[in-house]
Amino acid sequence: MSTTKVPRDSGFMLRENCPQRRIHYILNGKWTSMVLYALSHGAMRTGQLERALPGISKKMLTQTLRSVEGGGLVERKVFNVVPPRVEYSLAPLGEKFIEPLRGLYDWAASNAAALDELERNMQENTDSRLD
Amino acid sequence: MSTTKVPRDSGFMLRENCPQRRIHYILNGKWTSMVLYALSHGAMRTGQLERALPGISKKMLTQTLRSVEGGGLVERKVFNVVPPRVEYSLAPLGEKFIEPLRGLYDWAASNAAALDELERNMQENTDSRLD
DNA sequence: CGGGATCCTTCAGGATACTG
DNA sequence: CAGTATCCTGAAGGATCCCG
Repeated sequence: MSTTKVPRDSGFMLRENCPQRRIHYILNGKWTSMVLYALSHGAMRTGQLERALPGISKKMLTQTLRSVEGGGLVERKVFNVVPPRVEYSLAPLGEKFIEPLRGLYDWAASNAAALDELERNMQENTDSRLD
Repeated sequence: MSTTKVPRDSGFMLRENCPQRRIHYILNGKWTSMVLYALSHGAMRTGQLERALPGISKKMLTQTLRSVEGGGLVERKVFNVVPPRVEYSLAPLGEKFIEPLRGLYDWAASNAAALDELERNMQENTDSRLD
């Protein structure tokens, strides 16, 4: 049978398990990148982080910290003292991650206007239940 | 009354509407960044994009395209021909966005191992309904 | 082919209460 | 102060059908 020559696209493709997809396990989380970013300014205690990210729930904070710790992005240091004291800091891997992230954040800072539009459009196009 | 000197944290804080938070309107979306990334390799037709991102639903593709278009990140070009032809390409603003994003993706490519851990941890710590 | 409109499922993530 | 355990809701996003 004639093997029909399918006109192969441009060839570019982001397969299911390519790094570009998998990194979104980090980026999709509402807090992960911001926690890392916060820590890029120096080690912080749990409470400090909580206050540095207004709106974060205790649950999400610890959950996020656990995962980045498990991923080797963050170091966790526990001091055995009366009022518990735990400090988090960026591991080398995390430092590397921050560099391009900072680039993105810089872009954001320089294009607040575009972000406005984005937000607006994101919401408009999202199903939008019209009572 | 003695104005109790609260020991002001480190001073670092990511307020509710800072750019670093707002850019996550883009990053949180499951497809947005990848669509932009795909387009950074040249203009593409709708169908091409769909195939370049296996697993994306038609709904999400158009929805995503609408929002990035509205945000001025992407240009949409319609050709008035018999079988409709629509081409998307990065707008200058989008090009700028891609640069740091590529940095992140490079990081991902160089640290697949860390991504493994991350994924695992993300899932383990997520409520985890135990039947 | 490109894309709009619905419907439905899932699960990220917030609130709250409790422990050491 | 740091952390765990539930419970519950909203909304992201997939499947499907229809249209020009």
